[in-house]
Amino acid sequence: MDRRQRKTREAIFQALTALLAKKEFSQITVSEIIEKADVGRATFYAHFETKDYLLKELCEELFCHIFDAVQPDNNTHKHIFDCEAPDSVFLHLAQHLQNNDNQILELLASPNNELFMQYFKKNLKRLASFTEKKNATLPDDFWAHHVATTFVETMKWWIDNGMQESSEEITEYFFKVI
Amino acid sequence: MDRRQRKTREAIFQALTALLAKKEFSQITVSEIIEKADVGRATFYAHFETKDYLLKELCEELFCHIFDAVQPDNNTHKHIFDCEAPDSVFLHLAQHLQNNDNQILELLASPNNELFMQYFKKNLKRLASFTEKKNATLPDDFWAHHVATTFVETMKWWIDNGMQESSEEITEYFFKVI
DNA sequence: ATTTTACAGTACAATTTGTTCGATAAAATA
DNA sequence: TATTTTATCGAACAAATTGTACTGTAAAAT
Repeated sequence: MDRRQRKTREAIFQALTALLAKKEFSQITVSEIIEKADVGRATFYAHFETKDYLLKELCEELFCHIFDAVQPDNNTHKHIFDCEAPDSVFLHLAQHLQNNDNQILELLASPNNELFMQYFKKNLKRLASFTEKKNATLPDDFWAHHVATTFVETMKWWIDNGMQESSEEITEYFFKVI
Repeated sequence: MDRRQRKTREAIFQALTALLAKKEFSQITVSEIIEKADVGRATFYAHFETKDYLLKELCEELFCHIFDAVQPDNNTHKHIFDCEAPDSVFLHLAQHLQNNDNQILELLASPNNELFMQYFKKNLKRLASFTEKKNATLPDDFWAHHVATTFVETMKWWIDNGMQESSEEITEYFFKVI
């Protein structure tokens, strides 16, 4: 990808991230975004079909960073499913949040976090296999849904309450209710 | 309240409900709403400050109907906290949903159900006292949050999967994971 | 050195929003 | 019943927003 394109794309992402921390997505206009990103109007629409698609791509980029594998020769951040013992994956995720990688924290705490939560949950469903179903009669899919939503909501509670607990403590809360 | 006002308000609520079943809230315009409701533009704005406030009031009305008490001499629907044994309140709620009172079901299943879920959770937090905290060391507020979100997400899973389970079964699932 | 691509800047039509106003009909009041 | 009050309609309107089109320019690729 062209360096100019990368810079433009990143500037727009950062502008939206900054705006999202302060106001609801529906209240943010394209004009505000391009002003903050300092790019032309036509440039914005050359990158993103609409404001909605921009948000979608931002989400995908953010959660790819946390959940997906990076190149094998890049050791800065191994795949989350490989580099940790299964039962500490949740702790690892909580630590990621605490470090506020890519400002995900601000976005999850922002007034309109529904879409971020949605992506978070979607990616977490894969993690259900690392937990033990507490009742064999429950459908697998129901259990996966339950584990994912419980973890996400635990993180949300943590954030909304000012993250006073350590990442170890909050992970313990999670395992206690699961 | 004036009969004309009531009719207008109801027409607007019904128009929005119908539109929400088909498209996202952000894609719905005031012009569409007033056309479907068959009311004048000025009338709409006499009732609701903005489209957002309309949605908010719709939510409040819907969940008041399910959660709040009605007049004591009106026996059609007693207060949900009084008319049931504590541990069957959740079953009662599931049955409410199954009967699709006030089209809440369609709204919870609609593409943009976040706001409805939010109201649902908010009201459910009071119900946490009807459950037994499974670990004494957990903060009360964390437990209440967990019970509310687990119930709401259970209902969501139920709806998204076509409500194949009976209300008794799904309530059982809920109690098994709680 | 030449061609291709991305961008800025401007202008623009089409929508949408929220307001204003006078006329009309329904409701409340006397 | 007669009068007053209120809600609505319909139309017009300014302001804001959206998404597109175009030209000139600078950066990147060839």
